[in-house]
Amino acid sequence: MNEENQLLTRCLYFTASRFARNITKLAEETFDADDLAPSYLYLIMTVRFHPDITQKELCRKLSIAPSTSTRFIDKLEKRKLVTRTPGGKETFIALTDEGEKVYQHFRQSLEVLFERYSELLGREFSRDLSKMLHEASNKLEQNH
Amino acid sequence: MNEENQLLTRCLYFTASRFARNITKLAEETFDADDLAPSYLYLIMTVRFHPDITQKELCRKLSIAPSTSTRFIDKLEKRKLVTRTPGGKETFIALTDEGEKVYQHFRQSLEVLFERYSELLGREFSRDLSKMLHEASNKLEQNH
DNA sequence: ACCCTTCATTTGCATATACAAATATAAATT
DNA sequence: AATTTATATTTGTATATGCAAATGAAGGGT
Repeated sequence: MNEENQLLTRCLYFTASRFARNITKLAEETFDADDLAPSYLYLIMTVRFHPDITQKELCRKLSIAPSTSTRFIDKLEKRKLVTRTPGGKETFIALTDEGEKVYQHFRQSLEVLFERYSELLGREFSRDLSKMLHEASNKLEQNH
Repeated sequence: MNEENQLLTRCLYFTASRFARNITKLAEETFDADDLAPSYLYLIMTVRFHPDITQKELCRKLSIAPSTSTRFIDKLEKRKLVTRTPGGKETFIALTDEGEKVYQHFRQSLEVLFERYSELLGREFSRDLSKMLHEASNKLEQNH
């Protein structure tokens, strides 16, 4: 393997960004949910498991910047999928009934997505890769 | 582990996007190159190893959309780091001397980046993860 | 030599995402 | 109680990135 391929294969920044683009495309194709990008669905899912979660906590769980959460919630609120309840300096987020429906639909698409990439990448490989990415993020975040 | 954590740990879309955000942040901090985002540096690197490469080929190697390559090259051309040579319907891209300098600097920062994440994640773990991401992208791209 | 098709690049538009500054509210200190 | 400090959210602005439509250039068939 020549130097160039070495660098392109070895650099985690590059391989991770490239893979993220590829899997995002697959996820978008699979979800096809109401014009909502996959990341919105993860926010919905997190709210569903933690009713009245604060934005800060959402940011932490999803590893997104606060401003990003504001924008996401703006959009979801406008579509009446979540509600904002201001409480002091915090804001609590909860799902509407419509949001719950979207979640249920998403939950099913998620299985389809799992199937699709497991078929392409192998079931065990996918599980390992996902686990490694999860751990790696945790470690990077620990060190700010 | 509860259902929510299962889903957040198991879904490759989510773990990959999250990790990409984290490692991008680390890369940006490390490179600190002239306002150029890391992805530009990978384009520069690829051109450096393939003088007079066409844009299409660049897109393929970097897994970016054609429009993205146009925009990247616009910026790099404006900064006199690469040149565009139109040849029929294709366009050939090459590095300028200044571009070569930026590459050399980048090449060194890359080692620093490798060091930084290897320290946090483990050397072998990083190598494996990167290799897996690389292979996984190849497989996803094979199936359009 | 002219049309039709094919393919590479560009342009218009949209969106996810971030950082830094601004705002709003609560908590702490005097 | 008033002022300062700390913290959560929002807003302004910027950028990477993509898709779909437009453009431009080549080559094949008539």
